[in-house]
Order: sequence, then C-alpha cells, then structure tokens
Amino acid sequence: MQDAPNRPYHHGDLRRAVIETALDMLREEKGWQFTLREVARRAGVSHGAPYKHFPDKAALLAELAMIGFDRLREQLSAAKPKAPKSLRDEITAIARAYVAFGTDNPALYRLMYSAEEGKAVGLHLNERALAVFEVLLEILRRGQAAGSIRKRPIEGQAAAGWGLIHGMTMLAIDGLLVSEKVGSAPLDAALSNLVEGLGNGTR
Amino acid sequence: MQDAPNRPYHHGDLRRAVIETALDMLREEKGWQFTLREVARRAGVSHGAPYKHFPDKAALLAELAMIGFDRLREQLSAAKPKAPKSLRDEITAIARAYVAFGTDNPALYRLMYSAEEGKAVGLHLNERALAVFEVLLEILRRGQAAGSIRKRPIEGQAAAGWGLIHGMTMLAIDGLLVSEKVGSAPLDAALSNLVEGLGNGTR
DNA sequence: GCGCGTAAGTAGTCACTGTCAACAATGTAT
DNA sequence: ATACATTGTTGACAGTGACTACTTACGCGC
Repeated sequence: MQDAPNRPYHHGDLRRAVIETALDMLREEKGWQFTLREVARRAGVSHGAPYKHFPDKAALLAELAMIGFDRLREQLSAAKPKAPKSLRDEITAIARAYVAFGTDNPALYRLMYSAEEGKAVGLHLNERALAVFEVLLEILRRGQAAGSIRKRPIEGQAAAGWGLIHGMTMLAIDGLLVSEKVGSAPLDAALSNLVEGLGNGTR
Repeated sequence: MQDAPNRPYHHGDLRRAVIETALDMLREEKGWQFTLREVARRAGVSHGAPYKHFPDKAALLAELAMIGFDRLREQLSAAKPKAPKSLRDEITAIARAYVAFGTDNPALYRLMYSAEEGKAVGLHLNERALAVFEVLLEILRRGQAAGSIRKRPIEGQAAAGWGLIHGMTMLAIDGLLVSEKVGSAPLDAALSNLVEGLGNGTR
C-alpha cells in the first residue's frame, strides 16, 4: 500500500501498478465494472494520473484482456499432459483447464470476450489471442494425422470445440450449471459428447 | 413520439412505455449500458418517473431479460419444423433459430446471460427461462425414445447441447466467428459434430 | 355531483463517474 | 545551469443512478 506520506512525486512504474491494481480488482469483484478513479485511489495516485499511461479506460481494459490471453495460454500449456494415454484424455485435460481458468478469473474472462462489443474481433485476431486458439488446432491436427479424429475441415472441428468450451465456461461463470438443469457432471458429459462427435468411431 | 406539448400529466401506461423504450434502445445500441435517464427522456417523462414503476435499474433489466426468454421460446417454437425428416433436421432448425435470436438481439441476449452477475441463476431457474430449456429437453427425450439418440443421462446431453449453442451464439454475437479461425460455416460444422456425438451411430 | 386520498410525475439534490485542461514537480540532455 | 519532456496533481465539466420533497390529477366512495 502507499501509506508513506512522503511518497515520491513520481510513482516510478505507475503503468504496471495500474495494471496490477486493476487485475486485483477484477479478481475480487465480480464485474469488470470497476472505476478508473478507484484504481488510481488504490494505487495511491491522483485520479488523473492513469491518463498519462492509458488514453482512456477502454485502453486499459484492452491491455488487461491481452494479459488474460497470455495467462490462459500458459495455463493450457501447463495442463497439457506429458504422456497422454489418448487424445481424449488430452482434450479433456485442456478443456478442464480452460474452464477452470474461466471460473477462477470470471471477470477477466468476461472482459476478454466483451471489451467494447464489436472491437472484440480485433482483440481475438491478435497474435496473443490466436496463440490460445493454436493450442486447440494443434491437438486436432495431431488427432487427424493419427487417425483418431475424423478427417474433416479442421476449422469446423475447431468451431465445435471452441464453441462448446467457451459456452460451458460462460455457463459455469454465471453459475448456471445447476444440477436441476444439467445434472451433476455437466462438463464431463459435454466433453464426452464432443470427443465422440470428433472421433472416428473407434472408441 | 411525445411531441405534443399538451401531453397529459399522467402518462397512462408508463411502465409499459419504459419497457418498450428500453427494448428499443437495446435493439439499436449494442450494449445494455443505456442510461435510465435517457429512457425517461425518450419516453417523454422526467428522470425520476421510472422509479415509480421499478425500484432501480436492475429491476428493469431483469424484466427485460424475462421478456427476452419469452421471445426466445416463441421463436424456437415457431422454428420447430412441422414434419421433420430426421431428428438432426429438427435440432439443426432449432439451433439455427436460437443463434439467430442472439445475433438479431445481441444486447438483449447478453442481458439474459448477464443481469447482475451472480443473480443470473435466479433468472434462469425462473419458469419463463426454464420453458426455453424445455424445448431442448423435449427433443432429446423424443430422440432417446425413438432410438436415434444414445441412451445416456439426458441432463448430460442437455449440457452438451446448451453449452455448444450458447457458446456459438456468444461467439456469433461478438463477431468472433471469422473464417480465419473457424472456416466459412462454423455453425453447421459445430452442429454436425454435436449431432454425431449425440447420435447412436446410425447416421 | 363532489371531495379527497393517493398513485403518478416533477424538480432538485447528492455522491460519483470518465475525461480534459491547466499547473507543478521531477528527471534529463545539452 | 538551463531548457524541455515526462509524469503526477488539481480542479472543472457534463452526465449518471439514486433519493427526497413537492405537485398534480385520477378515480373511488359518499
């Protein structure tokens, strides 16, 4: 915290501090509807200071979203099993990690898929976001080569995988996966269905 | 509009007018981040008037979300083919209608899955929201009975279907289904995959 | 008919927001 | 040393959601 009253006039690394503080607020609060002024307040700086580092609030949000993609990719890479018994195990592991990222960082995940409704395309065509998508594509490519995944246009299979996982993540974040509607293990069931749809019949 | 300067003191049906106006604003703008004051302005009443009908903005948003579920259910019912050639056709038709609802009413759809982040559960366990879910369940039940869908816990299959369709809808709304990532007909491909996963092998 | 309670609308206010321009402090290159 | 660019501060502005006190006029019981 910035208790020291004789804090120096120049923060030193305010840009990073603003980002860190904003990430903290995303973590503890639910919505990404935090105020820029409170970020400044927490960072121990005047309400106008952040504008020296970000042209506006949207720019900060975009930056946060990018960081989100980086972290998601890292988390997926870390979850990839070293010696997977089957492609199914691999897909399951990755998918679980993906959903876990969403439920662990709900506000951040929402932000990654919201930022400026319409400008989101730009974000997701960015190299850092595409890197996440590449994890999925790589698995599908390998599966097709190994013959355990139907030989179909890979983009379509990617659509099915991305759509399902993103959807399950959003539902999980919103707390909508209640057993009254989707049973006790919805993610497992959905993943089974996905894998069986992708598979070539040799289960 | 309310051009008449000698507009009566009492609006007559302000509650409905507020809802209609808010729906209009959802339709034309993208975000559900409209201001209550502008709703009042457009309805031709003072900025405090809506508070006589809604305790706060969140209450209005919740009401709008409910209307969204009603309309979605209607649209799905209308899209259900009278004499479907196969269950696959039926599922495809319903799913297309669902996604179309989302892309036609992006802000409203977002609202239905956002409203008060965390209070969403309550919304979705409401009778009017469950009615939408029931459309999906009914198809699955019928498919299992007819033998064209694998005999598995229906909740899990519902999870797979809901997750995929919701995910595709969200991606479509955000404009993220660009051909660079998911090819030219992502929805068709994803639905094929879903149906094949659900199916019992007799394709 | 008629009074009047009360639902419905108004106006003003409060604390707060994002953004901006003017100003001050600091570091840096010449 | 001195000019300058960077970074932070302060104060302002319009606009927001929410609350309050006030006013209007609808409609009910007599």
